[in-house]
Amino acid sequence: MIEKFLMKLRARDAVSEEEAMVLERLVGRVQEVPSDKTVIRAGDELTESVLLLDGLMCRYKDLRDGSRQISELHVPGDFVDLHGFSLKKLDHSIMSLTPCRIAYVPHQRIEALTETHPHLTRLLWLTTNIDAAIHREWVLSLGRRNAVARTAAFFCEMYLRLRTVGMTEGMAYPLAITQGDLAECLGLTAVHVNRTLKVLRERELIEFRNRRVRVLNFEALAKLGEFNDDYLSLEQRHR
Amino acid sequence: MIEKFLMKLRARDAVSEEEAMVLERLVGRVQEVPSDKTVIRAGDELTESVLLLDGLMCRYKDLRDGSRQISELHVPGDFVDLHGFSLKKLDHSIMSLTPCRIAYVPHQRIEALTETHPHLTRLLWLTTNIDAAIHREWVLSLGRRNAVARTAAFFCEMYLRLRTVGMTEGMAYPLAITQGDLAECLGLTAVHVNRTLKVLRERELIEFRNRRVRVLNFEALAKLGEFNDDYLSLEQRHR
DNA sequence: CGTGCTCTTGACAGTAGTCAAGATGAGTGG
DNA sequence: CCACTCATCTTGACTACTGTCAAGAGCACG
Repeated sequence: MIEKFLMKLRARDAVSEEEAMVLERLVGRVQEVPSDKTVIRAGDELTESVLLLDGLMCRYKDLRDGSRQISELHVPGDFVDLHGFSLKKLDHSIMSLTPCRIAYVPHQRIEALTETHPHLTRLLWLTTNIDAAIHREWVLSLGRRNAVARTAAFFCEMYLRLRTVGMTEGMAYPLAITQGDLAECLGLTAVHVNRTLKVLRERELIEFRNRRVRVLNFEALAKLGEFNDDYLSLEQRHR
Repeated sequence: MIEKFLMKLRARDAVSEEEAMVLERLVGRVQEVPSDKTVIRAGDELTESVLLLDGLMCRYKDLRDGSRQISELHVPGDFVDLHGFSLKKLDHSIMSLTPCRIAYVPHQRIEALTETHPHLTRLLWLTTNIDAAIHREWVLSLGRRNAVARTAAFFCEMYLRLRTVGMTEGMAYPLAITQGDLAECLGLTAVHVNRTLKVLRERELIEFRNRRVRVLNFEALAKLGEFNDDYLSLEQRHR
């Protein structure tokens, strides 16, 4: 059930079969969630965390005027709110962008894990640190990259994160979100995202239709977005 | 030596005297760093982490064109690169914005701590989760708040973070950075920061001169910046 | 084969960036 | 003790990127 989560971890450190079983036993109930449903609201008291098994979810915050900013787009294998284990309440909400399958992991089991399995504890800690690294890259994007570069960098990131959990096919990957959702990731308006995608399409860097992204020229896309994958820590080593 | 770090932790959870001593013993060498010095460069192999004792430091990334984005401004008591413990290399650089005093904590000692002190491990994990929460708030700011609101929210955040470590005097606090540094935090240009500060000054919300900020009307400032302190997890509870 | 939602495009508006020049101010050296 | 210097701050004029508003096209679903 947690294969994608294991793939994600194993891209960064060795995880023994025994450890994998310990992680598998963390999982409690599994749930199907329809599209566009807020699963956790900012400020809710949490006693469990959500592991995304299938589909896309996001963390978001919104402002009084109704504008919304997504702070991370989650792919299968992501622990969507593991940080809720130590924060106890989230500073943001979490919603599904597509129909999803999620697993709930009780915080008591995670706490027990921290008492008995230091290496696995460090790996869970690592995954929250990778989330933070993604946040930092988005801060850079939002603060300093223009719309085209920001969008290019985004598609590079999603390509690598999905490849890590085995969800790419060649240079293509599923991304069943609207241009409006994309705008909320990129700090733009849907209209401007549309124009930006047109630029990327006309430069023959990507195609994005039928809920799929096809990267036509990764190298050029990465150059345009000044994308560097270091922040994803895609290196297997002792953590 | 680590009083401010302890204040930061104790604002979130109880830390016994015994635990405090264990944390104190994590500290290795202490160093004075002049202003504007890059202490850690992105990609360096790390074997220790930096605890900021005095002064201001920041995490930053820059782009080819020379533009720079600060992803977090650090105050005394912050573990500037604790995430380096699990990441092993940083995705960003770290520099001093003022003269600083820093303590180095060897990763070996942190790893040993994770094997013997699960509660302290969770607290260290918590501090990296708070950093991530700050990143998310900045993502929101950069993505959706205009210059004035973003700047207002920034001054609110700094007020609370400095108060947590006992560095405010009434509604004033030291902030020895330039408008250029501020621009790199806020994703703006120095010129526009200047104009934005003028607005805040004219509305009698803040004063910022002589390297000090005085908040004249926190309530109005927070309202303008749509600032909500939830993301700082300033609540004492079992973590 | 409607009904919405999403995508697309054009025209116009507004926030923030760029460039430039003068003011201010702290630190330095004569 | 007083220029002098350099960084920083301030302001104006102009530019440009992105947002807003609006309307029509495309498409999936019932």
